Amino acid sequence: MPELPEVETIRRTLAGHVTGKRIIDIDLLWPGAVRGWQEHNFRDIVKGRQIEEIERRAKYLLIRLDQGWTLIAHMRMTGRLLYFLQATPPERHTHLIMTLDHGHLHFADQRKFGRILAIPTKEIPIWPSLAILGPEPLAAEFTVDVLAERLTGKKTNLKAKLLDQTVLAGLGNIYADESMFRAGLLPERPANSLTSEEMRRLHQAIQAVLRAGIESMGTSFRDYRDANGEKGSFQEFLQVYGRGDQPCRRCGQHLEKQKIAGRTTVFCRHCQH
DNA sequence: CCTTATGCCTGAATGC
DNA sequence: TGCATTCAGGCATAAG
Repeated sequence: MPELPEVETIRRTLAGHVTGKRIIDIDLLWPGAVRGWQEHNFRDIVKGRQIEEIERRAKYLLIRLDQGWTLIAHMRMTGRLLYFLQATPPERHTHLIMTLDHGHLHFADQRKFGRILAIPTKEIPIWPSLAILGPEPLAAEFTVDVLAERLTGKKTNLKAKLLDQTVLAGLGNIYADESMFRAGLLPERPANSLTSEEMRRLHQAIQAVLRAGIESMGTSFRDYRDANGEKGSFQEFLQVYGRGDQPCRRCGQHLEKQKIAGRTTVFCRHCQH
């Protein structure tokens, strides 16, 4: 499920292929992929536009077009943005095909949760889903003090806060669990109970896990692929996610699996406190 | 402020 | 083996 490292990898693998290319045709196989009023206008808005730049904000891809339009793409669970140099028969669950003046961009999504919206660029800063996002965890501005400030007074469990995109933006279930394991912190800990030493470890762990995830081109636990259709390899390095009831790689004890904050959460009670 | 539930989806895994 | 149920989960939204 594309989280920050996966979306960043899609951005990087896509940028070289499509930056500067022009969208010459749109084939909308499932109108729900662009949703609402856009179903009627998406084609008119996007056809003929040139792709100027691809940015990322949290788990969102921002595809800047000319003439004041931006595509906001979110993969949610199973979305894929795939680039093909040659015209290629669409794989199953392909909902949108953008024919470029050089190559083809397919949006496919088995679960149909993902979306691509066309938004006027000037409205991007006030677009609600983006405006509420907390800091980028890999930005220089995201210091340990910023993290501490955003967790003060929050007696909710740590897992819920790490998944809360308004606290910090980009973690999902995989990297939240991996971060807490690396920091040696139990997911059920009240977020305001961390000592400054623990806060420092958490901050360090979040950044290290995300950087390692990007380094590995993301986690292909099941569906995720980059823009070239390639799997990432971070699944080989997961310590806890998807390993419930298996032995801890660090201490050998049984990893616990529990629903916390509504999500399956895996942790080691021996290594995390 | 907070938490929990629901809907959106399909396919893999599990239960009987 | 086959059919039915559960589970996976990001995020918007509603309800408690």
